[in-house]
Amino acid sequence: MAPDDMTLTNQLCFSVYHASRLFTKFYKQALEPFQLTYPQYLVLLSLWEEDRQPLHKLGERLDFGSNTLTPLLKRMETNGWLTRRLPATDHRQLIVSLTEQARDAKPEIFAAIHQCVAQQNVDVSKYNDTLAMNHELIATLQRMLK
Amino acid sequence: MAPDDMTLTNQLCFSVYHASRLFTKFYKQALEPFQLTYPQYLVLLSLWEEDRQPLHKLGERLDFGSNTLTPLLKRMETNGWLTRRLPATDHRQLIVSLTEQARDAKPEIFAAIHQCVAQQNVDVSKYNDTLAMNHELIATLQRMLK
DNA sequence: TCCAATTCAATTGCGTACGATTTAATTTAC
DNA sequence: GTAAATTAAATCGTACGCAATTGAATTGGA
Repeated sequence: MAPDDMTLTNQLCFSVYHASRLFTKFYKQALEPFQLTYPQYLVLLSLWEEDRQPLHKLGERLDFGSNTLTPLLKRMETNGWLTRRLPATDHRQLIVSLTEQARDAKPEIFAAIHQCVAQQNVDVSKYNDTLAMNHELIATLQRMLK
Repeated sequence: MAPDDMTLTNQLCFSVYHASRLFTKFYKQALEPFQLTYPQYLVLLSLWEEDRQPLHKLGERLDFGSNTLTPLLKRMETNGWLTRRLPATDHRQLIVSLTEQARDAKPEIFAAIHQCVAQQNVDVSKYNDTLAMNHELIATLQRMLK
């Protein structure tokens, strides 16, 4: 994973880390009007795909533990994005559901993001290549961590 | 930057974010014996390239502000990795220098990382392709944030 | 049935990240 | 030479991330 040249700019780890923080900064701008942070937006993305997920399933998709999700979801509940309730069948689980506000805001939020992106005329095929390479990288890292 | 398919797995931002957190987890394992965190290791990488940098230059390379670096560097000083001192010429600056311990540990630390990587026989040309793509991505993001 | 193992969410503690502000030192303009 | 502008580190407050532990609920085997 690390090349012989151990300079900062030649470290894949640093370039990924740097890009990730720039993405966070970018989304911060786009999401500011909605009082959403970037990790909170990821939770919405997952719930827009599938509503009413138990916390541990949400955590599985996002690779978050309850130590990260519990306080984050409480903040989102406070801000009216979702509800947290125990199902009658199993009191260990916590079902997370979108509110009306969250369902309604979806097109607005996507529009806000697209508008921020629009000026850059992104190359779609390059986007997909980069995405594919990142998926390979993730797979490699997951193998290494087993 | 965002494709029409707004699912989690098709979001470049999430794949970068996920990869970055996996890298952090990987380096946590490799760096544990040295009492170093991953951002602290990045500081060492920069100082191994060029010793005796003022805080703001270190921050420029790593894209960190003093709000992040000040406490991080204090922890590293406590653990014996570096010294922080005001130069006689300009008392606004803070010069960060490696300790003997940090210079000596360099080969050991690289060996530890390489050992963790070795089992995976990484494809060097793919490493470089991914690195190049990430650099392009970083450039795009920096343009978008200007 | 009943208790041991398992499954979950919550809690704790620490170290980032980062916007915003403050404080101190130096430089510049006049 | 001095006040204003600039530069730089530190401080403050909030929100992650995550290892480790706790505690409650459920399941499963004797």
